[in-house]
Amino acid sequence: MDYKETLNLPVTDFPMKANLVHKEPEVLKQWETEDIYGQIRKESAGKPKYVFHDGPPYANGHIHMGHALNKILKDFVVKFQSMKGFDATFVPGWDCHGLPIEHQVGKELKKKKQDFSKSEIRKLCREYAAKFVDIQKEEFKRLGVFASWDKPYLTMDYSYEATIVREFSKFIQKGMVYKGLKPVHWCTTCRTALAEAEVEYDNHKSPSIYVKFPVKSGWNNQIQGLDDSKTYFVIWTTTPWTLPANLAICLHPDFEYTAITHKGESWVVAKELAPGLLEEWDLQDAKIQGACSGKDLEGVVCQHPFIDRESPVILGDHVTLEQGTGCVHTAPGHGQEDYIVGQKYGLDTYNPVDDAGVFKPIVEHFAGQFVTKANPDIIEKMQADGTLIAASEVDHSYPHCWRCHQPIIFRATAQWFIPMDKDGFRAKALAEINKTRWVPHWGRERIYSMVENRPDWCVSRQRAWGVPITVLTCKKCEEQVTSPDVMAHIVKLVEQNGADFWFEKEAEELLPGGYKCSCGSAEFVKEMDILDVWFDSGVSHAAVLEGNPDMQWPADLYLEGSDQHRGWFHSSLLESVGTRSAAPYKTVLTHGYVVDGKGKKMSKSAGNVIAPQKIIDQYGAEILRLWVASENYREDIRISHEILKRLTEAYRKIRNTFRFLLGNLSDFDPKTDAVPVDEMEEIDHYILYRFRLVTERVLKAFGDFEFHVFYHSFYNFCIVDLSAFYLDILKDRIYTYPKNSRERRSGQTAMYDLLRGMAQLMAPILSFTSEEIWSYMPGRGNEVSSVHLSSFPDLSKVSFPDHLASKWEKLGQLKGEVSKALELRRQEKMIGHSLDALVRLELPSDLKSILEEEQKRDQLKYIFIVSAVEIADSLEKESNVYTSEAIAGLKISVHPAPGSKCERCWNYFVEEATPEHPSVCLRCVKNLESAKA
RNA sequence: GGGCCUAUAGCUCAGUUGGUCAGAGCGCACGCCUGAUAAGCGUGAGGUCGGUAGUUCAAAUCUACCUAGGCCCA
Repeated sequence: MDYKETLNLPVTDFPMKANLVHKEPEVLKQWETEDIYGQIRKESAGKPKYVFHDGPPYANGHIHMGHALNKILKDFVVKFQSMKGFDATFVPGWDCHGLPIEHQVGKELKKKKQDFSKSEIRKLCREYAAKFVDIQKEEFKRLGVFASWDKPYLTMDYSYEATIVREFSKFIQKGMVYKGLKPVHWCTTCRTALAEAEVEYDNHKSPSIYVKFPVKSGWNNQIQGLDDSKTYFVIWTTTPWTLPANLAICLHPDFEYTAITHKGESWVVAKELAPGLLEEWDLQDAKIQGACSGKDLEGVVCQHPFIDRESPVILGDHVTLEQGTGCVHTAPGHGQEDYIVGQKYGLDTYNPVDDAGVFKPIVEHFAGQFVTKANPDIIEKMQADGTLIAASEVDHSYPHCWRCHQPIIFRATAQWFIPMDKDGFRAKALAEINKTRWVPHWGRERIYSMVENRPDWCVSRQRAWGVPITVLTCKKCEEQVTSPDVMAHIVKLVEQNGADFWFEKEAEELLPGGYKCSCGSAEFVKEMDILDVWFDSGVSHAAVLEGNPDMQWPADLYLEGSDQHRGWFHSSLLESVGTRSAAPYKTVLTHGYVVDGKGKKMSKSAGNVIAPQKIIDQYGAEILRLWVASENYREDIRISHEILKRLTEAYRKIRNTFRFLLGNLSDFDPKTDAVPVDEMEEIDHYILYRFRLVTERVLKAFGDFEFHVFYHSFYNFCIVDLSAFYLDILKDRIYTYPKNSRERRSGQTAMYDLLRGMAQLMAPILSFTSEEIWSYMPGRGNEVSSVHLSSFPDLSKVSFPDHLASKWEKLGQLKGEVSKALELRRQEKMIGHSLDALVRLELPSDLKSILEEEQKRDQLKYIFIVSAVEIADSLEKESNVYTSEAIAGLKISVHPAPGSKCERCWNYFVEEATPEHPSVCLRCVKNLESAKA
């Protein structure tokens, strides 16, 4: 007789091989046809809200690993909250305006660009953005992310553009928008401002000059013994043409400054640089005097070398000792750092250069000259005046216009600003930062110091693709229009016609009929600049959270990469504090950047870029999701083929565990076959208790956004608790007991609860596989159609007495020690399979009482998976005894199991067999008979 | 150059307020099984905690510096 036929071996169609690459699109299709996300939304109605707000990626190019990481994490959160019983919606968004798209469109048009009007270019930009929104949308969907993909928010939607205008008008009405000057890159040939991205760096020959500024006042003998009437501060510059705009000399507060005395004059320079300068200037008889620190010199006032103007000595941390003299010529109208330090000292952002790069008439000596052409004249004049110490030339990297390739200049131009320190704006923003939960906590420090130190927010850009700064100014009295009615009128026009309207209409057409300025004039000038795109995305909280019944303001969570402390978190905070006096979020979570296997950033030039599309095609999106869950994303997270290979193996192990559960549940109907927990075999009860612990740990980790805790806990549970311990022990019972026996049904009930609960627990992470498992689950006819529509298992009823839990823990530990003893005999070829063995134990007293109890029920041998266990008082007389290191007082001896091997259950038996089944043990005979009955 | 952050076995992670020989799983090696089978089980070998110098009776855990790396600025 073939006794194998009488066993209940696993049967299932659930494939061992996942074939994710082919399977996932099918699951996606099923989700779409059944509108699972829509069903979740419907089911959520009336539940407490969890408001997650999606930050908009830029609608340009295909998604990269950073996008994938970000959206998958968001999906984890939303799916978790949803299964936990919250109304959690995911409205995805895209950032559509801005320079990169305008550039791409310009590139495609090439030279024809000149023939296109602003409106036509804007139209092309809109089409371009729409195209990439669609592309990225499909790529995001492929990751298995559940979201309102058919109702996203786009910053170029008319309604969104109207929100931008409405929000900005709030700043205008509060008087929180002012026009000021700020240096920008400026091409004098194209007569246009350039963004950083439009600047190319190339080598260029410039003059290199040292100029002395005589001390006028404030000298208090900081450096001993100098004659202040003959003391000078020496600056170095490569742009002599910026000297007419010099307003200060900047020193580093912590550097030491000394004076070089030469022919009766004293020249103040940084001490560290003095020897080098002596050499460079070839001064034979000069001497270096004493020293003082930079901060001692603050307040000294010098005289401009050729203009009747004072130039005070100020302090700034940006001063370096790499080049020059440590005394920096400061022209706030011609340099970024000069501008910032100038603001601190209340200096004018003075710019005496016009659009064409020509000195304005106000400039003494050089009016009407093109700036770089004036360089030699300026040098010559100073030479003649005796204020020049040395002049030469340098070859250095210098910014050029990307279009005409001519050298560009830095030049202050009129820009619009939101002031940081008016009406306590900055202080309020800082206070709101402190009210927000930052995860990880150091996010607070990061954004706090940024907001604390940032200059006023420059919100204007001289570009085409964006939302206009809707400022109208009276032609006659130059008064800004701030009327709320006018603002509302403009918002309405934008809502109906889009922001293009502003550019297409005359100023007067943008106003309500008959509107006049308080001065009586009806003629206005409209602003042509557009808004910084950070303002666009900064109002998303207003556009998306408010007015949507699925949402509420503020959001519970913003979740983006750590670059957004400077970006979206920052602009959203300022916008929201400016208009609502509160942060738009309660919690802000950041993740690190995706780097390669060695921790280096991915770049085209390094050739180490891994594209998500490739991973999906090779491994499947599920592996990508598992990768996100496996790594601690708070730091930079690595990806490599080795890592993916490991994850694929881990995935296979998890999958096989489910396949085994499913295989052993093929004849199980939870409705009719389930055994109540208190009637279960103790080990079945125990494993459910273990699962309860894992579930609690995982759900807490999900709530704390610690997804890698899920990965490790869940995976370890599959391997250690299930595969190596419980399921290995359970096989004997499931296979050999009659189908409908309580013993077998008890084990099946535990396996069913595990199957169902584990599928739910992993659903936010392994969304595809959990769904696949769900469709194979016994009793699925009584379940919701998708695992994602279910709620996490409630295991609160699975209680287990502490003393039993500790007993099973000890049994588990003991099983490990038995394995060690068995392994020794296995190496000696005494045994092969563990069932070939009889194990004799000498036990410490505490263990002994526990084991004897277990032995009475004859369960020990099944736990150890050996054919016989004997408890001895002493193993002293035996040889080859294994002495445990882990458990004091434990000794184990291993012997060949006596009797013969049961052909059916493979356990050795010593009792007399029955005539009908001569090669089968009595337990099996009993089971065979009751199975027949 | 500045701000914030990171650095534990080949890989991914644990290591509570500094205090028993630094842990897990995978991978690897060796072996078993052939009734989860392109599966399953067992045993074993791998780190002195990026480096240096300190604080301390005692440091992976605190401090400083250095190195490598990341984000944001300049």
